[in-house]
Amino acid sequence: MVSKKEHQAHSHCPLALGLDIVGDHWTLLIVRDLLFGKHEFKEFLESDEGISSNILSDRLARLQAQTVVQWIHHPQSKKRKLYYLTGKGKELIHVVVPLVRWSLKHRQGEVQIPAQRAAALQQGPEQFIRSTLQALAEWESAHGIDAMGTHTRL
Amino acid sequence: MVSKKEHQAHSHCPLALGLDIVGDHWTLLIVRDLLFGKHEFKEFLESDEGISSNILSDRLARLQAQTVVQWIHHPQSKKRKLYYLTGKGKELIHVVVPLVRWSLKHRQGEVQIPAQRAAALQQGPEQFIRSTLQALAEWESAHGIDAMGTHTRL
DNA sequence: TAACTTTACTTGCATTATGCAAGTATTCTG
DNA sequence: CAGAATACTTGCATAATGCAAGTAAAGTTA
Repeated sequence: MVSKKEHQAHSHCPLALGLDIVGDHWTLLIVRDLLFGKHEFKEFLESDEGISSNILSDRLARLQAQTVVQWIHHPQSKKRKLYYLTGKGKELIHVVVPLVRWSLKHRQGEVQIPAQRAAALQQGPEQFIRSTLQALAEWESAHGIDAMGTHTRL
Repeated sequence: MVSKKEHQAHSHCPLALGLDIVGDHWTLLIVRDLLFGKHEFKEFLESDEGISSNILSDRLARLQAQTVVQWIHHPQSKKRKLYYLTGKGKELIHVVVPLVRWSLKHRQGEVQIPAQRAAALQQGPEQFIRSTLQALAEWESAHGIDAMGTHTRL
């Protein structure tokens, strides 16, 4: 790992404990990619924000250590890995979506979203969450992953 | 300010734009304090996580620049400032609460909450949000602040 | 009213984390 | 078998953070 993050000042506040895991600039962006259909290292690298490979590697390792992310071998390739969110990871959608909505409301001039996702958001947050999780569940069953936690309510 | 944060890779993703504002280790903890009744510099310093004063000062300045936070003079003192959340800031409760709930579910062994807040959470998230915002609205009207945005739905 | 304390900061310096370019070890592809 | 792709790691410069100390204005106490 690139760092130790020694200074976790060990609060028992649930918010602080959550931020220990997702409270940096990159982690939630990786979770976003995983929620919206990306699964490979190179795909995360290609996202607009331009994460560097050492940071990506580090964050994936941390997310695995926290059982937020796991991976399987690519069915067609020994070298490629397919990362995916655990049930715990998928439940972060309930944090991601409100932050997206907050930005849409308060930074609307600067935001751009793929038309398809904008349309899905029109259906309202609950429906958006449902269909996003449904897509993940289908991917999982197509890859032989035991899809526990599809019906996450948090 | 302590830094310039040059490297904001200017994505147009709403999540990334949101994280530009609240995506560091400290900002949401300050927002939490503001949501739950703290208003002064020293009170933020006293929180369990132990933020240092230079970082606190920097984050408060950024939050003001983003119109998430504002302040008034303490009615009994010329030197003291009372910080408070704008409507935009208060709406971050819809991000904070889900992350709190996520931690309560997934890091339950490590979490401790003041009994009063745990009880309030028992009422369900919507009611918890309502009563938290209600308390802020009362503080605001007690301090002559025009309480726009009490009924935030995001 | 002089001395002490409080508040909201700033400054300086050591330590950590990040960004970037390059390198590496497998694995696949033509 | 030569070259490209994938998932990393390494090294080094730069930026952010932690910590201790300092400061200026205001308030409090003797």
